[in-house]
Amino acid sequence: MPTIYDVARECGVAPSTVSRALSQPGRVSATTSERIHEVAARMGYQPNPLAKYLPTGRTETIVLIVSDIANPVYSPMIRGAEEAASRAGYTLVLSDIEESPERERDVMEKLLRTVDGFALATSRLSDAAIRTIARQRPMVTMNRVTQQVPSVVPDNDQGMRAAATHLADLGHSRVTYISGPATSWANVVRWRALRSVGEQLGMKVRRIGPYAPTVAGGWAAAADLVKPDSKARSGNRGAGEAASAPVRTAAATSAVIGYNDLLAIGAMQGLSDLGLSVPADVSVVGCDNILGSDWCTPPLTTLASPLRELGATGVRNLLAMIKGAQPRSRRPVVLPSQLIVRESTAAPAKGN
Amino acid sequence: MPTIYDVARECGVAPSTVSRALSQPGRVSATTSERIHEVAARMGYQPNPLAKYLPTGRTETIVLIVSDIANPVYSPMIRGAEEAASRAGYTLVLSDIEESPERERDVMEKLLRTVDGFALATSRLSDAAIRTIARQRPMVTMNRVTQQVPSVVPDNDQGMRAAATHLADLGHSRVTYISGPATSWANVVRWRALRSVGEQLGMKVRRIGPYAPTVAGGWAAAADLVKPDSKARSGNRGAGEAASAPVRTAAATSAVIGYNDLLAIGAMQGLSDLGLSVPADVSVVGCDNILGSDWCTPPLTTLASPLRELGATGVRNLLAMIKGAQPRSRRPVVLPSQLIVRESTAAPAKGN
DNA sequence: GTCAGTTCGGCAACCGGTTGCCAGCTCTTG
DNA sequence: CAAGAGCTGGCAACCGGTTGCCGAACTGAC
Repeated sequence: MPTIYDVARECGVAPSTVSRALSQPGRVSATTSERIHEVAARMGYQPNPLAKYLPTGRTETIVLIVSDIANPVYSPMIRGAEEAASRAGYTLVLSDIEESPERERDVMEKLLRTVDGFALATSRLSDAAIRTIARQRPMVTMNRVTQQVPSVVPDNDQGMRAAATHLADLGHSRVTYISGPATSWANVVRWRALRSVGEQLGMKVRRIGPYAPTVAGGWAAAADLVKPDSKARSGNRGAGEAASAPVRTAAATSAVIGYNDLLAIGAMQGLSDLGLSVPADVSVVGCDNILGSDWCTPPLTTLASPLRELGATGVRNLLAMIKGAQPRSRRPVVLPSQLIVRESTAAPAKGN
Repeated sequence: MPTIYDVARECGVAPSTVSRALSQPGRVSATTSERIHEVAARMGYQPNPLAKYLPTGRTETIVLIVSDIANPVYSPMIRGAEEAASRAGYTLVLSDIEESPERERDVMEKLLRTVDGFALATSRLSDAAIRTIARQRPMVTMNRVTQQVPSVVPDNDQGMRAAATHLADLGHSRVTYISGPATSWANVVRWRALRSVGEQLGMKVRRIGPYAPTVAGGWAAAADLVKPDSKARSGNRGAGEAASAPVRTAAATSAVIGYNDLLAIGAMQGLSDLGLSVPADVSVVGCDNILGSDWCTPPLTTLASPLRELGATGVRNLLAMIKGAQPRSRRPVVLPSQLIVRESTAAPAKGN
């Protein structure tokens, strides 16, 4: 592989001149520059990116960390992120941590010196851990708010309000929230939003969980919903009242909202397996509007996050930080959510 | 950030000694080595990976290129690949080319010098283009066979035989193959396998397409299946007989096999939208067994590829090549497929 | 013709590691 | 006690770019 030294020798100029001719237009005279370009092309010169990175320290690479690549929710986010990155000439490295905070930490440590910035999609790390990395490299979080770290999030409050109002309008008065991972910020925020909205609307709201944010987790949740005497597996963190409330049978709850679509779809399958009908016996609402949430049975009513925009906006903000821009504001960027009503929600059967 | 020079000064030794103490166990005496390690830890020394890459030329990074990250088929492959890579201490860069050969070429050119190897999942590039890259860097292809490039593929022949036999056993005699992208090797191979198996079984086999390998593509295919007088949109490449055959109405075909699950699911939706019932009027078979192929209506009978193993095996072979192993054989590694029978296939209605 | 200002190209240091080679020391062995 | 082998650690080159600084040549103004 030819280097600038080869090109320089061939042209009879100094390597520095070649470097400038190729990367600083106008710095060398038009005639030499042209000759250098021509020779470089003829020799098939390709700059060695590694050699460029070393002095400058910039790799023009950012990493997007997702908690579970198997969750279709990330596809649009990845698309948006990749698009924004490549538009700016940056390479996007994607890392899947399989829901493990340890893996997340390892990945970040490993890449700390080789990437220009971090984009965390639904991080599983503690706020403190996130801030530690954020002090060393530009960082943006998506679907997560951590003090002092710029973030982009869907409007969970507005979304949960829409979902709860939809259920209230249908006549539901008791709603169960199926929790996702305790380490998920979105999980905490969605539950909190639902609780406060439920209060305003005069609904009884409780939660069960945490469950793995997967279809299998949904089956487990369905079993717990129906089991009359099961212990509440409620996470005790946060407000304790839900945890201390006795678990009601599925008959006592006429509607459930899942932390995400996978959980909601799994719950629908589980409920139907247990002889309950959706939406006749139980209405189900998901979150995310993933691919396939429209082809399950019944098609899932779900809270659609602006996933692609989440990814794109996050990366754009990250790139701005990398280029030295001060974050315009410490406040998270909030993008609107949208409730998509399909067929998994209906008026409760009488008696509920 | 401290460097080995800082550590060396602090310890009163030469930088080379520090380098060796940290990366060549046994090369320096136990006492100095211990002192160096201690000082390095105390100063918070972290090696600069970029500096390590430059002289060695190895980044311990490989790239996995997928044609469409939104297709759930890749999730398990990515998982398998990521697992195999990180187990070997390698970083996996993931790149999504959105079905565009141009993007694929751009990505490869951009990363040619910065990664140690390429893993191509269902590449959209020509054989010649693939070989050009393969000459410069270790490469493995998945779901694709290119002369002289090691590959890992599912057993399409056996799989298509299983699918066709299943349909024949049910009593179907006319099968339509819904083509995916013309640039997809798997598409060509699956069609070819189906045609030859169909011949052996005495079935009439035709194909329509190509269609985008998405749910929307499946809707389009459904429309073409039903439209009695539509022009065949058959790709003319390869065997021409399908292209020149007149398109039959859906009534003339009692079973379809889709290039992938997305296409099959879209076709089911489209057919049902057009008033046909699956499987009563038309049986549908997909390929891939993606997440969600079990929760569509009806649950899809599909040819499951060993996706995770595909990814893992591919990466393992790639890493072996990077470490200098000669590929054991020029022949592709073939992994078994498995037909998963669900509810989208049934005996044809009388008259079909 | 002189002088200031501009343009252009070269020299050399630098980024931070790795590694071939060699010198000095210690230990073994005859 | 001397010669040879083995162990340690240092020197310096190298990977391939970028960039600060400097001087030569050229330009234009007076």
